[in-house]
Amino acid sequence: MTQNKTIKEGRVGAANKQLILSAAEKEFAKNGLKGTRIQQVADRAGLPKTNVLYYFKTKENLYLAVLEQILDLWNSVFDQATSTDDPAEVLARYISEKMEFSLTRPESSKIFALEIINGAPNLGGFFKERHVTWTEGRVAVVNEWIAQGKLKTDDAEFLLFHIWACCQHYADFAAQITHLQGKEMGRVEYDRATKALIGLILTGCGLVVPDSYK
Amino acid sequence: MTQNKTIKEGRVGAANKQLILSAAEKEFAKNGLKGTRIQQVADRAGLPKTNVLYYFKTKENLYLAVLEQILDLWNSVFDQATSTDDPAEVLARYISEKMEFSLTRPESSKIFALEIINGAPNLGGFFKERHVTWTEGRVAVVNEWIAQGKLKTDDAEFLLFHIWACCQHYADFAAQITHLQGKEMGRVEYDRATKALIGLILTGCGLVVPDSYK
DNA sequence: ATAAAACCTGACTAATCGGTCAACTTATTT
DNA sequence: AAATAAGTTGACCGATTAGTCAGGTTTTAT
Repeated sequence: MTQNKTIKEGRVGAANKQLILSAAEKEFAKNGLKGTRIQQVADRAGLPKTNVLYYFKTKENLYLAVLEQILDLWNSVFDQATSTDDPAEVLARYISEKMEFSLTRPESSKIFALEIINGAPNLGGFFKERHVTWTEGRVAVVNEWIAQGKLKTDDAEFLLFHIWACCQHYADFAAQITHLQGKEMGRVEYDRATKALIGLILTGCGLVVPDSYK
Repeated sequence: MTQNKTIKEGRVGAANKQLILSAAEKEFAKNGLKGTRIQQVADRAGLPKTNVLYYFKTKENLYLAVLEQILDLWNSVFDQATSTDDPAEVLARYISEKMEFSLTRPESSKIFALEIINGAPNLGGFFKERHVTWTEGRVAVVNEWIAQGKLKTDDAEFLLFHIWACCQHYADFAAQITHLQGKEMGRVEYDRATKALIGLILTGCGLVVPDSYK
């Protein structure tokens, strides 16, 4: 017999759960937690509202499930980097990954942004702790690079912020960018933006852009 | 007799209108349009709910008034810059201005961010047109700088996006930054962040940071 | 002074929406 | 096959909340 988290368990209905989560992610990204109606999620999933409630009990619950699924994607090549690695390679790769995330999962990025703008009331202490630890570790690596004369920047933490800001901007502010450019950014435009960003950040840190990212 | 926009006019109550707008800005920044209750705005302004409705008729109306007030602040030193100006000076100044805006008007930045994330459903065509024109003009200036060999970047428009992204990040993601740094960013930390960002962007464009921004 | 306009607000309403419930069907176990 | 659990859904309810209204007070114009 399979274990269950709280009271009930899922068998075939697990597919429905994923269907609902996917629909909810799109709605929450567009309208936020408060602005999203359970009915909208149900309509998008092609199910009656009551069925959504059957699986997730409350709207808050559904939102938390969506959020949790998003935070599970928060891994990157930077996680395991050490000061013996080449900063140009690591940073270029890290930026590429985050840009790829903005291209393929814009709704995830938007939900995270909405959550932070609202003061992160639903981000559990567990995620926050892990995030602090992760950041401290990365800052330490960058500082070692600086000490080794491999990289120049005023502040390692601010550098991380600036990378996050630029990459997330392409997902969160896509509406603005689309309007300014007259069309949506596709794979081609994302590749150009990624190259431009890698060039800016790496050059800004006194690094040479690896040929594979030019 | 003074003219009025729709039907009525404001006299002494103009002070109240501003009081309400200020309270509404804070609430909308924290909870968004859908998530904000008129009662919350009224409470913050120290007025009965009906009084808020008296001045602004509907919640949407109030939101639009807040938004309009925010967009009126969208001016900068970059507006009048030409290709004969020094790009290092202009960009450093522009970044400083935008960072100052994030420090002093974080709620404004957040409301704008929420609006864009939601697909900009309330940004009138007038603002959008103006914004496109402004951006095209600035891109042209940067491209002239590039042609003159004063500045290096892959794409002028992406450069603007990256500047916006970084500066707005300090307002919009303040909750995250506060958590990672263990305390809120004050004037001192903003000055350090501004210098780090100016260094990154200008160096990234092959410019030398002016002494006054070091 | 007085008329008119602007301003103020408690009481109320209509509509929305999250969530419950009970009856039902389908799947699984033994 | 029969018992039990999981899944499905229409009908309904209570709470919330945007917005109305009517009757008042204060301010301003003349």
